[in-house]
Amino acid sequence: MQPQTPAPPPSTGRALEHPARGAIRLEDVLHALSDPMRLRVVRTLAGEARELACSDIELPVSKSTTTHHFRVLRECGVINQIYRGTAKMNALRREDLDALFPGLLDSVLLAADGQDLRSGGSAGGGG
Amino acid sequence: MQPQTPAPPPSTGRALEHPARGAIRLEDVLHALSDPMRLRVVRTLAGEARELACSDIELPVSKSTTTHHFRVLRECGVINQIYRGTAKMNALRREDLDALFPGLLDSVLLAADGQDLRSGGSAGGGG
DNA sequence: GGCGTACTACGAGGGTTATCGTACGAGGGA
DNA sequence: TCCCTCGTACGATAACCCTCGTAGTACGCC
Repeated sequence: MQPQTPAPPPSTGRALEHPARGAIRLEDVLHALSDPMRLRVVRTLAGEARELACSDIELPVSKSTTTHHFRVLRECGVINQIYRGTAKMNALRREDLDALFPGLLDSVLLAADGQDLRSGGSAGGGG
Repeated sequence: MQPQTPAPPPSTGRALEHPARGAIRLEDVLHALSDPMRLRVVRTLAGEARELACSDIELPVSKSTTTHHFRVLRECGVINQIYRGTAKMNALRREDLDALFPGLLDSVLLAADGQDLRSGGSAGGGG
């Protein structure tokens, strides 16, 4: 589909470590999801159909703290991160999570939405 | 729903505080479930159809630590605790959790079972 | 090559948590 | 009544986690 766009070179050389599917631990995933900031990131990622850069997801914390949360999410296997130029794109590892823990991610997202509705607030959930 | 319960002496006088259904927070539940000891307790409780005393669930930690974990589970709304004589009976708050977070508990239990199978071990899961 | 943007690494601080040991209250049985 | 079991409270400790600021690296663009 790209006429002569300089084929988006993914990882420019820097590689990021991700746990293999089999190495993803339920406890780690639950722990990652139990943090409000990280849950917000996951919900935003789930709402968008595309990858998002770290800076696309605004969190009410500092830059370094944001980096920390993204790292936690990556290291526990919840998201996939790849470098694209100066940006780092993030995507949910839906297939892996659904294969390992069927229905878990969906029920968490649903629960988060429901809780927001009950709290009378609007948070990251919807698109 | 028990037809003939021989001894229904409920709380002996000491009352325990539980959060109302509406006060249960998803993040707290996920956090509670992210601890291996507490997850084991929840799985054991889910496997048994009846209430279990604290001492019925053996954990590889000291008694005071066990008390701590049960307290966390109760305060975040995952389990219900009532005194019965010298024992304290524990039960999952399935109805509340299912009403608030449909499918969440089941998917967590399923995920935990699946993970155990993959790890080649048999843990608390059961039913 | 120079500049700006995006993200990281490091070190630090403040709060929370998991763990333990010990001493103590509550209830049931002999 | 005495004693045993069950669970609790308290104090202590070490580890963890979230947060931040600053300095630094990698990349794209001009």
